[in-house]
Order: sequence, then C-alpha cells, then structure tokens
Amino acid sequence: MLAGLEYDKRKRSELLGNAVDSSKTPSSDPEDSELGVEGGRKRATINDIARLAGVSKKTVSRVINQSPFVRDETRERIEAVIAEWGYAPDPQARGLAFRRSFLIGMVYDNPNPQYVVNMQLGLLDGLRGSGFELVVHPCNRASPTFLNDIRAFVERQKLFGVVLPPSVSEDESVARLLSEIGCAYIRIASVELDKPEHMIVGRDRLGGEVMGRHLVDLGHTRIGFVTGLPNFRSSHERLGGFEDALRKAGLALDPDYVAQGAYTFESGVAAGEALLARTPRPTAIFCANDEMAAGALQAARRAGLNVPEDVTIVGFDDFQIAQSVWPPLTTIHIPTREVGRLAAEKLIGKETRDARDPAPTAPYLVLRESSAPPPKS
Amino acid sequence: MLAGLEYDKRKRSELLGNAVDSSKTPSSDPEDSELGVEGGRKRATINDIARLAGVSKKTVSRVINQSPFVRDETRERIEAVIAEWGYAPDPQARGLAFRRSFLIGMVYDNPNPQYVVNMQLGLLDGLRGSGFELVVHPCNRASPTFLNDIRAFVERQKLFGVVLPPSVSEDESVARLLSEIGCAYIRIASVELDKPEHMIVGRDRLGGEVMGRHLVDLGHTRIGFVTGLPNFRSSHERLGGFEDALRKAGLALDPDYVAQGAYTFESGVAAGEALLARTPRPTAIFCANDEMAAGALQAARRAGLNVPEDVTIVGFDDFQIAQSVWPPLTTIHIPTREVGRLAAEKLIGKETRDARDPAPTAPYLVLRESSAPPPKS
DNA sequence: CTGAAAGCGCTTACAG
DNA sequence: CTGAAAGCGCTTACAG
Repeated sequence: MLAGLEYDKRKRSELLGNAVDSSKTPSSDPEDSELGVEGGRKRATINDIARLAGVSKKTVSRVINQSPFVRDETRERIEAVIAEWGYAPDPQARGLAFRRSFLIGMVYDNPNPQYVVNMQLGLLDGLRGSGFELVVHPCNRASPTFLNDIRAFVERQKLFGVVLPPSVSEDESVARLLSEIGCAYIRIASVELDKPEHMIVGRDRLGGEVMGRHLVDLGHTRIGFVTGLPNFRSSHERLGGFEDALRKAGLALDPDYVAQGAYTFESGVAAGEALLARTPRPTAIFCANDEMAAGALQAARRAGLNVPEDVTIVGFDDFQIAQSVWPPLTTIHIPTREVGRLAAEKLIGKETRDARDPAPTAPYLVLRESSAPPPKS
Repeated sequence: MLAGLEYDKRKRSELLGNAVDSSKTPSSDPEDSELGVEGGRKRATINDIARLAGVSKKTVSRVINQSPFVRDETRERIEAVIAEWGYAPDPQARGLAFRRSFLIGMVYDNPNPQYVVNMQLGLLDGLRGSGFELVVHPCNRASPTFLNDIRAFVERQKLFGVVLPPSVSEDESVARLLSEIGCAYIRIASVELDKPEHMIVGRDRLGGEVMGRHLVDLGHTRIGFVTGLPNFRSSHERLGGFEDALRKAGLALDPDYVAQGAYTFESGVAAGEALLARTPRPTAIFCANDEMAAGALQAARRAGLNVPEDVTIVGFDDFQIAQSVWPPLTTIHIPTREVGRLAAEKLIGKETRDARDPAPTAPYLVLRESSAPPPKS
C-alpha cells in the first residue's frame, strides 16, 4: 500500500526527549537524554510548554486557539514560553483531535500552466502565516471516476477546504458533493454560481467590455470574436462583455464573425484563418485569450496580413505569451494571483478580519502593439 | 494563529458512531447512532475492521503495513473486510504514530510556469496510488529567511520527503539542512551533485550536443550561444554539450559569440541583439531555452533579418512557446514530467520494485521551421 | 503468528 | 478562568 514503509523497515532508533533549544546541556530528567540519530533536537510539545509555564496543557491549548477564557497574565506567560522555545503545535496531532486537517486542496482542470501557477501563488499568498498548506490535485471532468476521486481525496485527507478554479468550479455536482461531505469550498468563476460565501467572482464580463470599447474607440466596426471552450463560463462572459460594448456604441454583433475556439494556440490559428476568410474581412479580431490570439497572429501572417496595419488582433489574460509574440499583444489584464489570494483568505476566514467580501480588482486594458485603427480602404 | 478556528467556534455537534456503510439501519450499539450533521456517515476505523474481522487492531495494522508476520488466512479475511467497507487508514493518525506525515514537498524556485506544472504532474504521476500527497512550496534563494523557511516547513509538517528541482536542487546548504533534520530528499539536476540515492540526473549536456550536431550538420560554423542564468547548472551543461559537438566536428567555440542571458524572454532579446551585431554575424544562434529563443527571434525581426533564411535560431525545452512563435522553433525536447515521476518514485521507494535506478529518457531534437542551412553569402 | 498496553500531540467534554 | 480525564486513529515496544 505505502511503498517504503514496510513493517520491517520501520525499526526506529531515535531516543525520546523533551529538550528543544540548541544548547547541548541535557536536562536532569533522564528521559531528556538526547542523541538525535537524525541530528535533530526534538521539538517542544504542548506538554513541555505547559510544564515550563506552570499550567496545564489545556490552558496552553486555549492560548494556541485564541480562547478568550485565559487570564491576560497567564496568556502572556505562556506566549513568552512559546516564543522562547519556538514552539509550534503539531498540525497532525491537532488535525487528529480536530477531525480535520490543516490542508487546503486546489482541485483544478485548467489547462493553462501560467494560470495554474499564478493561482497557486495567490492561494499561497492567502495562506501565508496561517499554518495551512496547499495540496494540489489536478482532475479530469471527463473521467468516469471524477467525483469518486475528489471524494476520496477530500475525505481521506480530511481537508479543511478546497478551492475550485474554472472549469471544475462550474461543475454543480462537485459543489454538491462537497456540501454533502461537509467540506468547505470556494468556487472561482465569472458568474455567481453559488451562495456568496462560496464564491469569488471574476470580472470577465467587464474585461470583455473594456476591450470591446477599446476596439470601438479605435474605429473598428467589423470585429471578429474567437470564443473559448463552451464549458468555460469565462468564454461566454468575455463575449457578453464585448457585446455590451458594441451595444453601447450602437453596433451589433454579427454572428458570422464569431468563431468557436478552444482556448488553445491551434484553435486560435484555425479560428483566425476562418475569420480572415470572411468577406468583407474583419478589421479586428478579439480572441477570448492570449493563446488563441497568438494563433490568430500566425493565421494573419500566413494570409500575408500585417498586424496591426491590416488587421488588429487582441487577446485576454495578459500572460507571458502576450509579450513573447510579434507584435506584442494588446490584451486585458486579469488579477489571477489576487483572485487566488482572496479565495484562500475567504476559505480560512481571514477576510472577515480585514475587509468584508472583497472583490478582485477590475481587469484593465494593456495596450501593446497589436491594435491600431482599421486600415483606410 | 489559525484563522477560523477560534475556540468558541468549534462547538461540535456531530454524534459519534462506527457505522460506515450506506444503509440507514442503526446498529444495536447505542454509540452507533448516526445523524451525521454534515450529511456523511462516519468512516470505518481500524477498530471497526478489527472487530468485524475478529482480530486485534494490531493485526489489522500489520496487514495495512504489509508485515510478513500474518497468517495468509488471517490476512485474506482482513483484506476482505477492508475491501467490503472501503476502509482506508487515516493518514493523520498514521502520521502521528509514525512521527512522519504522508506529505511530499516540492520546494522550488524555477520561474517557468510550464516547467513547474509539468514537474508537478510528473510528481503526481509517481505518487499516484501511494497514499502520499503533494504540497507545493515555492521559495526564494535570495531571501534572508530562505533556509529557516524550508526548515520550518519540513519540520512542522513532518514531511516524508521533498523533491528539489533546479535551482534549489543545486544549493548545497539546502541538501545539508535536509540531511541534518533527517528528511528524505531527491535533487533534480543536470549533474551528479550528491549520492546517487539523492539524485535524478537530467541529460542537458547530451541535449546541448544533439542540438550542436544539428547546427553543424546544417553547415553552420559561426554559431552564437545564449546562456541561461549562471546559477543554473543546466545552462553550463547545455553550453558544454554544444562545445562537445563543435569539438567533435573540429570546430571551436568563439567566446565572442557567447552572450549571457537569464532564461527570460527579455534577456533573449538583448542577447540576440548583441550577437546579431557581431561582425561577421553568426549564421545561427543557439539559445539555452525556448523563452530566450523567442526573444532572439524578435531581435532578428527588429534587425530586419528573416528566420531561418538569414539566420537560424533554435531553443531548448520544447515548451508551448516554441510552437507559438513564428517561425516555430527547432528545439530540444526534455522529459520534464517523466523526470518528476522518477523523482517521486525514487523518493517513496517505488522504483526499487520496478526498475533499479532508471534514468530519464534521452532528450531529442524537435525539428521545426526556425533552422536551416546558413545563407550562401 | 497474534494481542494488550502505552503512546504519538493535540482537543473535547465535563467539572470546578 | 483553569484543569484532570478521555479520546482522535493509528503504531511501537513488549509479551506470549
């Protein structure tokens, strides 16, 4: 079952002890003798702190858990001992007693590495100093064991909670499962799919509108749109925001100028080729993410078109690729990392102390070289 | 200390019980009454399995830990009960008794999202079915608390082991620290920095040589090289392999045609500009990763040069960006995910059963459109 | 080959 | 405001 942990390999030779500081002086208690086969001094436990502070372990426990029912004087004495010995409670023991671990799961199926890494960094930002750790768990909605896998993961690890980025976040059966087994969760999505306490809502629609306005302001009227995967709400929201901008400018979206993409580079090439073949040709193409915009850029090149002189091509996300292609892409910046931080803070209840229900900062336009006014033909 | 876990919020209302199957029939034992406030039936424990199989919990423990000292008949009976009830031991309780958790840490500082995500996927591949989980832990070698952070992380979580990708893997003080505190570790690097049992050695040097041979075979003799960050061994190994290829072809590396990069797109632009300004101009530029090759591509375009007609530009890694730029980059494919799997398997001792000390598959050339014979001038 | 007792380091439930 | 007892679900150390 667990490799490397076979019974006969587990002969332990460490000696027990309570000492924890770095001096080599053995205490007078014979149990304290410390050789530390593995070179380390034993960490202090709640019992050590209790003894040293002259209180019961229960009282130390109260201090750890910020119980109000401790006299200030007692608390200060205990906190001093804790600080002096660098004591930190053992999350495993605490978890066992709490019947809940101090692990946060990130259950995701997003295919974009940059999104995944930024989201992780954001979650870690939110968890920093809290004592929680982040366990990553990719999943596959198409797998027949999809829900069972998640259930086994959550139950076995007794996860404190999980964060769900798109598109798993948009799967109702996952949210239902988590509710059933009593696991806290936060869904990250571009629309309010659940009760507010379970949601961090991204502002994809606004981002789509900002980009739409940019294109309209440049003078474009015949604009193509490349959608993302249909099972990502963000794709619909970005398109919806774009339509909002068109509508406000008195323009309408021509369905013939909407091409289906899949958020991948290759799908951007194909959709770009298709749109550039329309007659009349669009003067601008708005792709629902940068990856597809990079693909559309390539389609334009193959068609012998210069960007932005002949056609404007813009993306969404502001990931690295937007800067690495030529010309660099005008795009919409999305605060992925910040969204992650907010999700983690909300999950562990940190946000209640700071601000109530903070929304991520608004997406904004990043102007680069791939957008320009339409060619005067 | 731990947000959301204040003393007075922890009033628990669940009832205890031992039932675990899905039938609602309460057992005759009054303690078994089960309402499951959180909707869930209680999971079976080792005590339930022991009772059901008519043995002591110690014997169940032996089965779980694959002790040879269990009669076959007893073992089978217990395994049947385990399977019937879907029992899985609680990793927290097990960890507490073992004085070691079932968590594997990935401690990394690699800046490339694609590398990080692929490495994570590989580690997860190796951990699958083992009961171990992956905890991610980015770090910063420049931080004054760098080592203390790692120590606190490893000790607090009682990590079973950690995997170190470059460049943390190349930090001797980290390896020393891990040895001292008795934490198992695997270093992933392009040279054997440590005892074999602590190493997965990538074949960057071979990759560099393969690419060098490709360029030589195309007829290039005046080749520029853009290095990666100097504190990444891979950078030196890739250059070393390139030199090997040159030497074997009777060519020598001209130091004037080596430019310092930093593995980033921007550094590729700068190094590309510098090299393209040399007289005579190199007919090919080998960048130590794809990101910099994308940058060099941009430098070439700005200099009014066509790739590959005027100058060949090639990369290393075969990440997505190699396919997303124009022209798509000839590059060297590195089995990042496989390396991750091997590292995880080695760490948890899985590899001893499969193959002894497997090496990652060799890097190979991926031929795309950015390389061609030198221009006939 | 198997088991009863003690313990891992915490918290809960209950007294005072 | 504080503490002694019991328990979380496992394993170790020791008997038999």
